[in-house]
Amino acid sequence: MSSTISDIAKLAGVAKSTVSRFLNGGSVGEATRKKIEKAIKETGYTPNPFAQSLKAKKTNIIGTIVPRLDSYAASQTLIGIDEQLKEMNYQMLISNTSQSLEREIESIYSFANQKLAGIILLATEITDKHIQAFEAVNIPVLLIGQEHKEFHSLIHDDYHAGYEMGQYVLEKGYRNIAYLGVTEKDIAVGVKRKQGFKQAISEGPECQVHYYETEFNIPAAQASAYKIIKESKPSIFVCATDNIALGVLKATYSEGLTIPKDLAITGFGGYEVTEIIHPSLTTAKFFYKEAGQTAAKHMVDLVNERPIEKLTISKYEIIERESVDTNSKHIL
Amino acid sequence: MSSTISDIAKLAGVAKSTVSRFLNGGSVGEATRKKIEKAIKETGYTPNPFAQSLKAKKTNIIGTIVPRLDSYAASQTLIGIDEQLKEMNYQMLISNTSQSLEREIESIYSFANQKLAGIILLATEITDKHIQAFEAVNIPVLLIGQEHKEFHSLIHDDYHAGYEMGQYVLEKGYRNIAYLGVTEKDIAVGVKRKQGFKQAISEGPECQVHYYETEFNIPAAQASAYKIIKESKPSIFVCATDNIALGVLKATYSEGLTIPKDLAITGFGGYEVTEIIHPSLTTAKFFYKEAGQTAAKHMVDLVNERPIEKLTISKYEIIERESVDTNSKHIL
DNA sequence: CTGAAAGCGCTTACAG
DNA sequence: CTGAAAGCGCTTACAG
Repeated sequence: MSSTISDIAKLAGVAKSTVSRFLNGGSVGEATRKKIEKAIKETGYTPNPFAQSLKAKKTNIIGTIVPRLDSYAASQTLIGIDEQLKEMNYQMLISNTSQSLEREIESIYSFANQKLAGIILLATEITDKHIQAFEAVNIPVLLIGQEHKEFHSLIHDDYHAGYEMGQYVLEKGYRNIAYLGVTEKDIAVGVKRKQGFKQAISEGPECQVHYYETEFNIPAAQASAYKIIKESKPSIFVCATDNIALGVLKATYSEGLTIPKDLAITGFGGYEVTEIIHPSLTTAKFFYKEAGQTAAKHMVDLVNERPIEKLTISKYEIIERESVDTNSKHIL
Repeated sequence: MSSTISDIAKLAGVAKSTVSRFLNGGSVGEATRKKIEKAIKETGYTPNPFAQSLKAKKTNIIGTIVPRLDSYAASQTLIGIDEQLKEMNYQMLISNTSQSLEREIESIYSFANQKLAGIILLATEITDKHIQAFEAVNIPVLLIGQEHKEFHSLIHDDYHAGYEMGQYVLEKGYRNIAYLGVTEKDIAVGVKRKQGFKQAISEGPECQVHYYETEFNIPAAQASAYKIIKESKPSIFVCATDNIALGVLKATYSEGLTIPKDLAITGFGGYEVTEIIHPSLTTAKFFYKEAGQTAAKHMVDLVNERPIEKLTISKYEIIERESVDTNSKHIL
């Protein structure tokens, strides 16, 4: 049976409030302190966090809402948040929504109801209901991955990653390009990356670019790739995510194409798997774990009402690997 | 400002206790029920879980301790646990220990202190300190992945997966085998899989098997593979995990070997990536998500003091893919 | 079926 | 520096 603050008070011969003050770092007399310390040691007492939270009406728990657990980006981001939060004596609570926007909304209210100190959302799409929920709950909110003018957010530099990827592809001599993107509902992945890429193309030499749209999953990307290969015979696929690139790669295996000689491929993300596969994938790497750490710091700042920038942009890096032919002598 | 049970009581014109009874499924009159329902709808009331837990002295939260977040097995298992728990109106709290056994111990005590209903541990190694902790905290415990005579556990059928893999390899005509395993501290992966495999070999035709030990990560496996290829020129690598198989695969790329003609490879796990790579990997698939679901059910049984088997064994399946030559006409 | 009251373990003004 | 008292939001016997 675990003991309560009353037990300690009785054992130490003081009042409960004195024990509480001691526990919370208030000033207590030397003699009192010793008696309390002794009583705590004897009983192995630890405060009941529920009772604490009930009064304090606030916890040191940060709720993190994540659309899925089985993605490299998600798990790395979570690891970053978790590590940083631990270091700052906060705890992370994860809510996995299995890609249901509705569950995201529920989680927001549920977290607020549990009196969490703040909410971090690994965002995919911000709907009106999200905005409503954020405004209704009275706790700090931080978005990761998508920006929104009303809320604090941390995003990856999708635009410039797209821009630099465009320049890179042109520089390597590719002129017949298939850009395989995703829905524009996803501002970061569907809009920003493409915008950056388009900008680079518009500044570069004459070339042919076809824009396509597919789903985030590998089989869908694979199916799209088959069609596009037949249709427009591109010399390179610029894919909006590494997973899509993986789908394209699978398509090229079964079509008997050689990468990068017959067809080049690039991705975005820098997922671990892109280095394991053969040929390895040229991609724009984002720093998920670091982004998670930064987000955690910012969240704690928000909780403690320290001012932070509304928008923070995390860096990226183009990783050259085997899926693009780097011999720029030719024009393809 | 979120409302309390008193607000609802006032709004509905009934007593707090009546609202509480309604909330907990007790019997209330038709008219009362309607009034309460209306009040709840109007205010969007949800009970404060801290107050609930304070009284009930028990939560409906199951703590899950996981060595790492960035592994296929871990995330699938978590997803399974989470889904099942939600369905049963329990919540999952994740503690990521970043592969520190010490942190696992800390988490056990911390979960107990937070009055969680139970603890699920995705186990790698059970030390004396684990046993001490489990015995000290007075809440149900369930191990996943490793068995222990004193505690409830759910394991994958490592022994028989190893056994069937052994039979499979022999049946396909391989006679010069390198078994690339891991430390025997890991009973499930390091001992059981190997034992099963050895048993099959001992029952089969004359053949040469060399046993090696490597680390769980890809680069280490890759380095081991280089050495072994030079040393013993095996016709097949039987790897104790998919990640190890991935490392071997990387080694074969750079050695210019063709899979499966020059060298065959098998793994254990059934990680998603094994299907994406080319050639795809023949492996013994485990059902992580299903195992997680079963574990969740069992945990809830334990919490409610319903009897369950001490040991549950989850199934497996050998998945034939491209990394093994299935033309058994030859002997290699 | 319904309500008044006590209590869960803590914290927080308020006196002293 | 210390203590008595009220209260956080709920649940649980106990009457009625």
